[in-house]
Amino acid sequence: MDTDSDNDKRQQIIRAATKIFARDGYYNAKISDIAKEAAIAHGTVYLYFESKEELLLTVFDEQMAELVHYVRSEIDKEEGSVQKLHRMITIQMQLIETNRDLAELLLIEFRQSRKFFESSSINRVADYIDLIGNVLKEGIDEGVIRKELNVSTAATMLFCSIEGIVTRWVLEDAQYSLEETANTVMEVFLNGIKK
Amino acid sequence: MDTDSDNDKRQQIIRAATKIFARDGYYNAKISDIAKEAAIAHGTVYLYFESKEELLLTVFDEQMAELVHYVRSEIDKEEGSVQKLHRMITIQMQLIETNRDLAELLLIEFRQSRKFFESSSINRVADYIDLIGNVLKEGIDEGVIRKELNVSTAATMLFCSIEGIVTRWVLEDAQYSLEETANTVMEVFLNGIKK
Amino acid sequence: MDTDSDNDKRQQIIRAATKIFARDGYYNAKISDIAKEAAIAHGTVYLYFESKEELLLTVFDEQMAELVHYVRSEIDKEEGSVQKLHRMITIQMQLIETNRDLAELLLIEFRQSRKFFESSSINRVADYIDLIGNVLKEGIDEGVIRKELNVSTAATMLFCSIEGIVTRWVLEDAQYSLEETANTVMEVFLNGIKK
Amino acid sequence: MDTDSDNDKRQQIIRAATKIFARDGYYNAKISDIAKEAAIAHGTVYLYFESKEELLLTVFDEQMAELVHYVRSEIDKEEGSVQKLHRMITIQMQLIETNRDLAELLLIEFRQSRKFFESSSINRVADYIDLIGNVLKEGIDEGVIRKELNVSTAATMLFCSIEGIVTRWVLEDAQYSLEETANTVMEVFLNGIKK
DNA sequence: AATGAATGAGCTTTCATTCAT
DNA sequence: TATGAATGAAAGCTCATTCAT
Repeated sequence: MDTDSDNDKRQQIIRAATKIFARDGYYNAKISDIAKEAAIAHGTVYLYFESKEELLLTVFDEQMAELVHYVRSEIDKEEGSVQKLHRMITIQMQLIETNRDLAELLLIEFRQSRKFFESSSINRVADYIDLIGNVLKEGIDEGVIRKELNVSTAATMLFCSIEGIVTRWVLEDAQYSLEETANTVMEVFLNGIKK
Repeated sequence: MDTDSDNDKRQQIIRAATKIFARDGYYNAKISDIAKEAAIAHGTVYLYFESKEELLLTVFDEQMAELVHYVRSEIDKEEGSVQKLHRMITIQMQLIETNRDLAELLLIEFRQSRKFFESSSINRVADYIDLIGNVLKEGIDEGVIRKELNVSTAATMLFCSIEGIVTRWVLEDAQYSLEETANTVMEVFLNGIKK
Repeated sequence: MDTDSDNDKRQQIIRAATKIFARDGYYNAKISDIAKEAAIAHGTVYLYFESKEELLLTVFDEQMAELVHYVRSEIDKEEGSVQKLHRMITIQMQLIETNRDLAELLLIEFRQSRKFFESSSINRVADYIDLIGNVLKEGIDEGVIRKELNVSTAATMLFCSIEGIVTRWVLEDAQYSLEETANTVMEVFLNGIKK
Repeated sequence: MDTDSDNDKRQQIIRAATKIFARDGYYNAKISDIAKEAAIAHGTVYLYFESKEELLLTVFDEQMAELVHYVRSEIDKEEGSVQKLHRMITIQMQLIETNRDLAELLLIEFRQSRKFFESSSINRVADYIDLIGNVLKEGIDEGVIRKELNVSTAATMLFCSIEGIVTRWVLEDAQYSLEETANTVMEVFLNGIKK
């Protein structure tokens, strides 16, 4: 009846799923646990999602979309490609602190899923990397990045560097400061691509 | 009695497991499929491994050890840190072509496992990154890399860049040339860390 | 929601389990056979019981409790300790005819279980023997049983005599009349304990 | 080749089986554990016994035969039926202390087996009870037991009393003295059957 | 829409038994 | 005789999904 309440419940489930998938992993996560977390009956999940798989993919999709949207709006606030890159890196690194569940989900479960499920979410990653690519192009236009750079590869490289470092940090309970690390990555990368 | 035949069968199972785990993922892989692939009865798997989990972790551990060993021996043949880095990147990129199953396993399943299982294999990754770090130190000594560089972070960055790029390549059936990409990564990274 | 229907199904399973455990023995009994007997899916059993073991122990516990309750109420109807003992022996002997499954279960499987499982049902046996002991005490008070008798040992003796005789009867498809046997046991025992 | 050594190994297996069956119960006992206990390869068990079941039944049969033989020889040493009964009861009670494994096996596993396996061992129990019956007949001839007594039932009753009491003692880690209990049983029974 | 009891496919693991050496 | 690696049947248990209420 009430579309708002419908959306509420749907969002409730997505939030719960993010948490449980992150905590237990896709295969160990039980629909009933997700339902419990969302404070609904487990049958209700199936009123909003076709299957466990679809739930996972929806979680990815919506959360990634939101993330890309957020990053895009944040870098729009920055002036200059270098500042923008800085901001992106910072956001990506900080995600782990502001929304650990989501971060773990994207870092750990997403990879699996990209292989085993048909997922439109792949495109979200491409979107994100495109975002980086566009900033790099801006940098070329600004004359701070050398023209010959393969923008797409460099964008992937930066994205993956951050992703990998954060993943190690999560998996190994690493002690090093993410902020300091961000600076090193930034420095090496910028140095590496500058004119 | 016959240690060779024992090892044969054990290796047979490990090879089969690598293939099936890579193909289906840990949770979807069935012990019976692994056994079928190894051309043995499924009960036999349990003569060599305690459980499905132990099998996975053993596969990781032994394959990673072998890989690290191989890489180490290969870079020992090279003169100069830059040549060594080049060789490492090339090997890592080529793994996907020479042993796709193993590569996929390490890229896709390993990550999950590091989170959900207690695994000594984690150390293998650290070993590998240390390997890179040592080469970077050599470069500093040679005077081709700047002293102030955080070696450990840079090593992680390089490792993750390659890993991430290869993963994308696998997951997205990417069309770009891995070799060309390797060159770009190499170039950006070297530029980024050079004196 | 419907407690009655819940209890119905639970009782249904207990009845089926009693039958199948009695027929096949605990280790040979299959959950799927019990489910089939109860006309439900085998997964349903696990909605009501944690495990096969818990099912067995629950069957023991509830059935024994019911039996003790029944015996207690029956002997309350009798006047005088001798009459009460008579009634107890008769009930115990007749159980085999009125509820063969239960009797076999208690006689054959229960013993094993007491050794290999932690079971609160042990107490039920103690309860039963206490019941006998109390009647014997009554007999002492009435002056028909000699004071010096070790009531606890005598009660155990009577209980085990009956149990053992009935077991032999079951196991050996014996031809002798249980009723006549009951009389002999009664006579020997009463003679043995009388003042 | 060597019949003696054959018998040695066979006896070795029987001893080991007695111990392991008593410890773990028939269904939980593993042939490989029995073999380990007997310090032989598990395949060897099958050179001496057809199957696990046959091994169990053989253990029962031979151990029971030995026990009956022993008891028979012991009571032959006694004069008078009352002394003989006393000796039997004592032996049965003491078995638990002199050969606990065997006792537990006969008390706990045997019952199950009598129901679920076709066993010639049943006859051994009958033999034993006959032994008691014969002593009772002697007592009647001696004029110390009343003529009208149903010898067979009384013999069963005595056997089962002892068996049951000892079983409770084993299962419940009872604290009462077996010797004292033996005296009570003896007293009640003798009183119950005497002229 | 919401519930949660019921379903049953599916998979890991065990272990008695076999048989080549 | 003795060995123990190999076999494969068999069953307990889980949990995504359904559907009557």
